[in-house]
Amino acid sequence: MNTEGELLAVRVAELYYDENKTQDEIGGLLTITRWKVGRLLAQAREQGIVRIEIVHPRARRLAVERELKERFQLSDAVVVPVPTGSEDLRSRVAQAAADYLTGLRPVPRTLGISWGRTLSDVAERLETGWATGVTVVQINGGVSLNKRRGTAANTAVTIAQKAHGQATLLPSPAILERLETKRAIEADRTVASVLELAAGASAYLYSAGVADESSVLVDSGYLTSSDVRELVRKGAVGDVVGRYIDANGNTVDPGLDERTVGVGLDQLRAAKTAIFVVDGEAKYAVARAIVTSGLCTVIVTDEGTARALLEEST
Amino acid sequence: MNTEGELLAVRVAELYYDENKTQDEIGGLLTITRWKVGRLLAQAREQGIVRIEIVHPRARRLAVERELKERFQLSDAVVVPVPTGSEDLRSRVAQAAADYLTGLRPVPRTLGISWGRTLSDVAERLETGWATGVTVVQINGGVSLNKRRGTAANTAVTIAQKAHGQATLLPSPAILERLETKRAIEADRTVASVLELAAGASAYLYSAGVADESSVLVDSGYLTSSDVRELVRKGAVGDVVGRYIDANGNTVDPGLDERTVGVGLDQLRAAKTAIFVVDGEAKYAVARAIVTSGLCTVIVTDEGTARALLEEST
DNA sequence: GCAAACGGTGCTCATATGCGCAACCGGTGC
DNA sequence: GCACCGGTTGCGCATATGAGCACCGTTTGC
Repeated sequence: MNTEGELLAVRVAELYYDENKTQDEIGGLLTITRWKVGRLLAQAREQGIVRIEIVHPRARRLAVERELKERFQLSDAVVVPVPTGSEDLRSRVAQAAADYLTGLRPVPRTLGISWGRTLSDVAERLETGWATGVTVVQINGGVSLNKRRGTAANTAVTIAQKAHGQATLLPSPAILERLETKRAIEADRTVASVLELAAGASAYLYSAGVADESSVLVDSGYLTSSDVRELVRKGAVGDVVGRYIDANGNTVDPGLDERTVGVGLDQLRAAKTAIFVVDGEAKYAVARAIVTSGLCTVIVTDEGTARALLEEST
Repeated sequence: MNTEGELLAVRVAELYYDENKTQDEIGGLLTITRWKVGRLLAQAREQGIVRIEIVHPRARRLAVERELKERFQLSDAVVVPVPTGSEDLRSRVAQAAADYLTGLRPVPRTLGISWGRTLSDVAERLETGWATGVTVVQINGGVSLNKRRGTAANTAVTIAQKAHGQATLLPSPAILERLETKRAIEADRTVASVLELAAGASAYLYSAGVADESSVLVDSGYLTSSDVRELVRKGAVGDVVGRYIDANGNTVDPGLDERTVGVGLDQLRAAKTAIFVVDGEAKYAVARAIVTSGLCTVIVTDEGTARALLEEST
């Protein structure tokens, strides 16, 4: 039956899809009933003899998305079909995030965003007019020490401009050396009002960083290489809006966390819409921590990451 | 329209093929009429956004086959989708030929065959019981001088045995040195009766050789390397049942042809069913000569050869 | 040796889909 | 301003397709 039936299925599939004959015609041709033809066709699709794929840079993987949503109780998921390690993985995911943001309903009045390479990409790919009158607010401390000075601000401003809206920047370092300084800066009227705005955002959009020495936080001088090594030793898998988390999504170093300025993890968890954008193998671990611990309601990612999330949590 | 419409088509295609929703549902979902959904789907298939492929070792390329049939007035064509240069190209084509032969209707009472590596492969791949009571007859002179003695006979015998039929061998050299000898041997009762049987075969199955020094005819000592070089100089592209033809399918050397024993080219051209099996880049030229000059009614080949035939004759 | 269970088959019927046509829309030339 | 035209849209209707069901030959278990 195996080879024989398969062979028949192949012939049927060829006639149906390549020659687009009707099932009835095929039945006549091969002297089988049209119902059998239908069944062979179904079988062929199940067995993968017939492969239907949608080839388009903006195509998605709906089946995987559905699984992600179910498994992690997300309100939405976007999975871009890109071979892992592909060159344009980053940009394709960013594009998808931009598309998602554009289609997001209701349109957020205020959008809280983090910063980083990924977010900057998203900002670039948004079309002018993607929305109207959105206020964009930074949800974690800036990059005053960053080599690529202005990137963080640029991201927020670009997103806001393209929505004909306003950007509100968070004028504060990401992490302060002393707790008192952090308290003081938070008390400052300017900073406080931004944080308040951020806390009340109708949606958040953020990415995550890997816990290693290449982190922007190290680059920017907020942490040293040994700081990070220590964090990793304590179980850190990556950072979300500047806060290091372990595999369970918990804060790794409470003291450090206390000195970090911006929206807290609990605030993210309570958010109605928190869109998390990730791509690439390096971030599998952080991504898992984030989705399993309820830090996001929406994930936008590549196929490899999605598959990793689904497999490893089985 | 381009990007915008395409994007819509992608979404529709995703919902239809990945999620298998009905066109109507999709219409409701995206607030477009179901007719538009249908049209977008059609468009997506045309534009190649939706790619449906049949993945199976025995799958065929029906669109190409249709073109071949039309272009060269063939009664049938079988094209196996194998990447050119692939390892199992030979065996896949042979398999296809075996399948074709098995499915051939009406089942030939007598089948005329040539011999060679390809035909031997086909014989091997035929299943026992592929037909019943078929008489297999050789249509060109044997390989008495061949190193692989018995191959030619084996092919015929195998094919016949697997059809529970009889093999009739042609007990004669392929090419004789003197015309008189050829005449004499043809006049011999045994040989004459075989040739008669061959002439009346209800179908022919043959392959072709390349016109170069690696030919079996050289190997077997019927021709010398310099003979072949001379033939090539005169325009030979390859041989069919031992007879060298040029790009137009004409005999290259009438004198030589006269001394060749077996079914003639005109007899092949007049045949109701002449199945030609070829594969590989080396044989593109012969293959073209054969199909363009009406030497076969059916071609069984690989995708590369098929494409070459179609392109070069444009 | 027999009945139950099962996988596969053909069929009915509701539903989904494609074809052809008429209406419509935006641009073009007179 | 008006008739024209190519291309798109909506629709009626014939047709193709899939779900559910009854049936039948074969295997399985007692």
